[in-house]
Amino acid sequence: MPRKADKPASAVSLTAVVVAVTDEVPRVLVARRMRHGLATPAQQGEGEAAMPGDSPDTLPYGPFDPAQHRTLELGLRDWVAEQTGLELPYVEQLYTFGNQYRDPRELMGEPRLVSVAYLVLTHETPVSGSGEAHWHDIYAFLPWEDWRAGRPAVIDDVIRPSLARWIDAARSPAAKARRRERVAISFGFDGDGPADVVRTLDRYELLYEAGLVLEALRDHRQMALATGGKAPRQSRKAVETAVGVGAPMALDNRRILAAALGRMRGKLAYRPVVFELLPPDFTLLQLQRVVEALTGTRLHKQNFRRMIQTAELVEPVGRYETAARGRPAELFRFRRDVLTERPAVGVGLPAMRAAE
Amino acid sequence: MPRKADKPASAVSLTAVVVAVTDEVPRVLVARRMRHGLATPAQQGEGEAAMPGDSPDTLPYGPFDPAQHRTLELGLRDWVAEQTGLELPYVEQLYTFGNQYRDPRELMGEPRLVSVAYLVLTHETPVSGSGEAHWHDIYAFLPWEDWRAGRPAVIDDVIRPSLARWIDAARSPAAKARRRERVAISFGFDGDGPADVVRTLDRYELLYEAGLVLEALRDHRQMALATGGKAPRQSRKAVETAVGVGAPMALDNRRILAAALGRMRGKLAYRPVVFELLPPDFTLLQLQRVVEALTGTRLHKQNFRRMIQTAELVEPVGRYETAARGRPAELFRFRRDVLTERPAVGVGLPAMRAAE
DNA sequence: ATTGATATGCTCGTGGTGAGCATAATTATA
DNA sequence: TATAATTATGCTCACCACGAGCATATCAAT
Repeated sequence: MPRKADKPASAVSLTAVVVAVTDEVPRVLVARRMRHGLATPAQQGEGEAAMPGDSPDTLPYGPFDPAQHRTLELGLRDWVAEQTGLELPYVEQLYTFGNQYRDPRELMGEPRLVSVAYLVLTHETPVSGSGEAHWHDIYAFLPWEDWRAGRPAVIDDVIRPSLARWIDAARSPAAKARRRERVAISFGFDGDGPADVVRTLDRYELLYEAGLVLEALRDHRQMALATGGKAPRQSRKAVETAVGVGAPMALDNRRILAAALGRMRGKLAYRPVVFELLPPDFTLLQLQRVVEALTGTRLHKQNFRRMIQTAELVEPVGRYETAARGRPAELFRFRRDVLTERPAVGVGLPAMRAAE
Repeated sequence: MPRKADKPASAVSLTAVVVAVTDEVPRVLVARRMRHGLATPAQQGEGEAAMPGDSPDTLPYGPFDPAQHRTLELGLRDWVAEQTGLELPYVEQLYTFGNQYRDPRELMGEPRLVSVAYLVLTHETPVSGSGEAHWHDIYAFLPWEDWRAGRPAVIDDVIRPSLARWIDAARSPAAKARRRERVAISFGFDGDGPADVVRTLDRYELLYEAGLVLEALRDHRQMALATGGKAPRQSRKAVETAVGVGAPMALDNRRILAAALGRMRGKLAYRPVVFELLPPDFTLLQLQRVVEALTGTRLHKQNFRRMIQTAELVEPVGRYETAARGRPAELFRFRRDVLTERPAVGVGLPAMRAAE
């Protein structure tokens, strides 16, 4: 299987982070094994090696075939539709990942797999399509990101003490200070409220470097295997303390997921993307729950409603929710006109527009 | 030169949008010819064909070599340094472009060139390095984006009437409405103030589709040449009316530039990136001018100063600007601490943090 | 009828922001 | 030397968005 000669040095693949929110749980579409024409990857040694239990979850992905698709996005849409039956979801390019050893097969002479990741928003549907995909709670992979029920337990139990040790383990006082600063920036210091909810990627990468996610251990072993033990010193010690916060994913997929979550959170604030995740008609509380699920925080109900309504993002359908516990809630729908009306719904440089 | 067999179907390259602001003019680094190991591209027929005058400007780019670089960003940093002498600039991934016929060489059997674009912020320096690069006013390529001196002339003279014709030329009433909506979203309707300054990519893509930029004409001919005249009907008529707003660039480089400008503008509002473009010490007016240059609008002076100071983004150096016309201005420097202190400087979902 | 639960309306205080007036400290010029 | 021109800087005022909380409406279950 390992071929060396005349193979390209890099190849482009597409990875999809397909997100839906149901029952106040944000979910992502994952598969147990890799599919779509690509062989099952070297499972990094299965029994002997990294992952506890079975093979880790994988984001759906596939190769980009220029012969077939005019653009990257069309290519992605095509096989997302094929694999999941989803037809017209919201699609947005996320980031392109090209790190060394993204894929262990690179060690066997395969080309470097550069992957263009896309964020796809949709409603949760029974997964039809060809894949063995299923929906999985995003916070199972990133448990430190969900503050809806107060500070997540993992933070006090594992992350905080481990990061403290990691900071102390720095070689020089300067390095120590740098590490402390990084922790402060990504997780916040006081610890009352959630840190900047958008900094999801910073947090994941910090945990990776500090050896708190199993992927770090796995990659470290891979690299050692590849280079004959000459893995970077820095990570070595950290990795030995690996405790494994959150469920691991294949390759760098958890990093991609973290990036996707951050992007969504950021976008929520200034573009009406939530509605892609909701049914056509919804109550304001449903809307709020979806936002909360994504941001991982609780919101003040009345103020949330006021904000939505003064922004004229929705219009009443005229009907009311049937069968619930309390007073029935009015149903609303998204006003698509807002896209034309307002510039951007809340960008806002200092004092734009006036002349000097 | 055209090779067909056993060549990869796609290859990864890196493109840099290197930006600096000097004398209130935002500039981008361009080269007249393509370089870095890649042959000069088929200049689409030179005399007979599209571009008036000499070959169009090109963003610096180069192939991504996985054998040499661990990550995409390291690869980019490496040859940006090599070509320009810039060492430690701010680098941020922008977008990945993989459209068909990005590069005319694709017609000759070369692989599809998927290009990962990066935004690089720096000070303008005499270009050392190996390239024949030079700095070029960004608004020469995107003249409709600069509203600092009021509404740009191109808009009234060319864009507005042409887009009106383009809307009218739609085949069905529904299509007409869609076109009208797109114009409204990207350029705004009233036309008093500048439209959403962040929507630069929307605007460029609209102008492209409406055939108002020469690249549309060029690509159309390429495609016709490739498919034997079976270019999509839609673009055909539009393209015949091509008038050529703004200076064209090679390949899809102008699209990339538009994306970069939009990204910068967006980021200005919530991350202190301006300072990457400024010398260590600066006056508040200089700072304001740089922001204005990027956003393409004028700002209210007093409010801008107030905003900067209440955000504690800067601290006084203790010296004053020497030799100017009016009262000398105090010099400030960027407070790097803000990166640690505040969560994000202005994200802000509705009513985060409170419980229900 | 009462209770519990949810939806919805309203108010109050605070802070950010748009807009503009006023003053200070220089250089250029009459 | 006085005056104008120019730029920097300070301050105010009105308005609006937003955080926080109180109050009321409307339903189901008991």
